[in-house]
Amino acid sequence: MARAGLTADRLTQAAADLADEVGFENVTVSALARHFGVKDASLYSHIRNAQDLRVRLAVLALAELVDRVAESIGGRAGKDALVAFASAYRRYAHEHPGRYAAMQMALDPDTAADSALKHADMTRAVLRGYELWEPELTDAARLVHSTLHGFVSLERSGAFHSQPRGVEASWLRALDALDSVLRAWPS
Amino acid sequence: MARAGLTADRLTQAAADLADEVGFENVTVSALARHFGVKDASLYSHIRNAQDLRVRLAVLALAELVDRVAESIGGRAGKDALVAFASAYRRYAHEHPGRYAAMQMALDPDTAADSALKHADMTRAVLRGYELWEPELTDAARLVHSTLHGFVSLERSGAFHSQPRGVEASWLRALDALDSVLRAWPS
DNA sequence: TAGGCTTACCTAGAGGTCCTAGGCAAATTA
DNA sequence: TAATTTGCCTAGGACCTCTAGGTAAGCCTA
Repeated sequence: MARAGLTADRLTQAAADLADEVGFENVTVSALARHFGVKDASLYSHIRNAQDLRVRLAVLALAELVDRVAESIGGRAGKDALVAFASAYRRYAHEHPGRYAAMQMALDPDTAADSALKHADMTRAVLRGYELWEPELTDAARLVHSTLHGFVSLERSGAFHSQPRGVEASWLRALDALDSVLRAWPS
Repeated sequence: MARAGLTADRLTQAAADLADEVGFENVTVSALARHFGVKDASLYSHIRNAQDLRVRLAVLALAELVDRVAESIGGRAGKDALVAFASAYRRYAHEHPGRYAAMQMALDPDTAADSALKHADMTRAVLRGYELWEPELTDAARLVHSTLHGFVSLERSGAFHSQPRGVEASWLRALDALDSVLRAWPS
């Protein structure tokens, strides 16, 4: 019988698409095997176990996000760069909810090291226009990252639905606030 | 044979403790039944299904968090209130990682309505010292909530580990930044 | 305090997911 | 073409979810 041509990368890609379709928590080895028309056991030649699959998915998503965001920043600086960064970040989360959920997994330091460094570099690039130096630069980067992740995450979990105020307006205000606090960073 | 005296509330409490011990994703009907020394099927007289159990757990955690935070604010106002609020929020997340994880579940609006309103009221109470009015008050509340949740969530997932800068210092800086942006809210 | 009612908990079992061990056959290399 | 590698298989055990239907513990009433 013909082989399906599975590889760890193809499995991870398919798992990512599956996550966006049915939710990260519903990405199972069985569902993935069904998608390729093979038996569950066949996947264990390519991935160590279900957790390994999820970690690969998280790493894929982190890399994708960094690429998208880095591209959208382009040559911008200051608030332009901040808004481009934030918009790309939020758009990725909305277009790829399953991938975004995967990114929130706690990864062990070794696995995450590469992505985390790229992510940190990227955030630093955005802040280049704001005249910040270490260690305040790290503090500011963490604040920006926290605000974006927090907003997007709460937005997706429905925490903002209880108020009539439009979410888009609050988002723009949050970016204004971030910009002003970065310009006048208390030192 | 003696009865275990199960009720939905006792199950939810035990599930919350279990979540803090072994992680929210490992809270299963089976594990909970083992904890009470009964068979899995017995729990289904008290809860509809596993998802129902998780939702009850999330609602419990939300209510607990609101209580803790409200108490810690006491009669404070302005930055004192903000710091008390933020510290209580973060402490709860650290002391109750399983409960905190449960809170991040997307709840349908009806289920979450009560908790969400209390949560919103509480955030508004913190902002009382800052001379903010609707609709900016909602924008500010969402920003504060986003920043706190984002920081705590990233901290727990290890996203800050790649930098040598102490997390505590960044946290204090974030609170300074929030305070200053609330005092000079761009209107 | 004996009867009946409610319900807490049970057994049995079906279906799903995760994963290992061991086997065969397709693809690759010598 | 023979030897090796490896992709996918069957079989099966362990655990989780949930339903149907039964037994007995505890409560209420007479």
